[in-house]
Amino acid sequence: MSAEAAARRPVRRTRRGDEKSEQIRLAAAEMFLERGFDGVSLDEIVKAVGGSKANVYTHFGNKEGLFAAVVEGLCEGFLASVVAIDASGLSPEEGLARLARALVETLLQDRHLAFHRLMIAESGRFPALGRVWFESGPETSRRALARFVAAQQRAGRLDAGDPHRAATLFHDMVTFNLLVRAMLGDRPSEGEIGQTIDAAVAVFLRGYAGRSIIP
Amino acid sequence: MSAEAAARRPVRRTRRGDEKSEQIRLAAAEMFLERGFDGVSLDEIVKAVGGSKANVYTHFGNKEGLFAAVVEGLCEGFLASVVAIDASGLSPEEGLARLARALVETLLQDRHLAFHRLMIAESGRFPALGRVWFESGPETSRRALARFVAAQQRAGRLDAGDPHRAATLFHDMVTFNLLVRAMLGDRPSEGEIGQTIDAAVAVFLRGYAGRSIIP
DNA sequence: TGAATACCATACCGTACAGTACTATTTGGG
DNA sequence: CCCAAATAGTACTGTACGGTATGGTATTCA
Repeated sequence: MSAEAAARRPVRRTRRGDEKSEQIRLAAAEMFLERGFDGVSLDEIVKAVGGSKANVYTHFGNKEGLFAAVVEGLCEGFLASVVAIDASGLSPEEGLARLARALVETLLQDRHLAFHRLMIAESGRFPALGRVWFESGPETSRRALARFVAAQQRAGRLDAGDPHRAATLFHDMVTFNLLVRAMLGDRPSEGEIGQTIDAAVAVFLRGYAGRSIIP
Repeated sequence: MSAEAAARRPVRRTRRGDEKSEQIRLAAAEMFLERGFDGVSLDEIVKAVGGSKANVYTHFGNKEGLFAAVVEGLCEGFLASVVAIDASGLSPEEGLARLARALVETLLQDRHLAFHRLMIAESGRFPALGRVWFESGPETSRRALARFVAAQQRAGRLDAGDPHRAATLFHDMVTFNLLVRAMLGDRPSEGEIGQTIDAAVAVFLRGYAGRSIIP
């Protein structure tokens, strides 16, 4: 994890080497997602991807270095579809609902649930990775929501005080319960998802329709 | 974990035996909280508490059985101070703020953060334990909030539709962001905690002051 | 008190894992 | 084409762990 851990890179970068380390990263990602850091051995990874264990060490230094590379790769990508949404032409109701819907659909994917679990589980052992994840995950979602809130404020359709704080409240109303329940294997139904989003949108808009009382 | 896992109990229960298994559970709890299921070996636990490894097996069957006993013991206790609060005499503002404050103070304790991390981490491997935790944790908090909301509704001071749904939204606004950040080692300041609670209370009350539009 | 049995101490078994050593083979830039 | 370096293959080391076996000691209950 620390600077020298991932330092034993091959001294000469080659196309083949990049491809190989990419293969290792991708295969390791799926296995870590499925069984956690301790649940996967390097021997398994090597067996799955082919090649030799020594080569893993030349690319990633050690198991923790490989894990860090895997996590950093996974951090990007999950929220791309949410961030790409342009809701600027929609009403506050429609925009919030649309963003919330996309967010929930992303978060409840099995792959993301596994990733979320992995990050919470290992953020004690890898605090730096935990922070990378927080920025590229929850904070990225909240910023996307905050951009929409700020735009609606500029258009005079919302009075929400600090847009990021308001976006955080909305984000958390929409995601927390659904996310935790899905992580425990009790997948929320479509109906429940819709009701949660509708309720969150309603509370949010009623709370921020008039002049804000939030400092 | 399954039925026969924890079945190899001592055939004769004695005071000494109960004390011993209690000691084992308590010592193991602290170690599991600190380092997770895989991070603790039975040899360590035995060394910490004294006695013999074989005896751990007669009491708990195997490592998973010990873990289950530990978790079930930990589930009770964290939220006792929150559930005990009687806010019935307070205004909606004061009552919600008081409950939220107590809840956050409980959730942000190091011991609880470790417990939360442990449950998320291991809920994949121990789904039954995950459900026990969900009921005795987040759901218990939400029910306590829902009782207060329902009482305020009966008194005509709130119109929040389904109290449990409203309580869930409030609970999640108050806890999610603070909890995740604290779990990542970025402990929120007192000021941030206060602002989060104030903002959540304000949005909630403005959202539910008038006639509810929530189905 | 005495027999049943819970508990202690310790050694042990089989397995699994991170990481290394070393040789053979393949690749790729000069 | 050639040689330095990357990769493959594989064997190995040391360690750690879950779980069992055994034989002796302390408790408990009748």
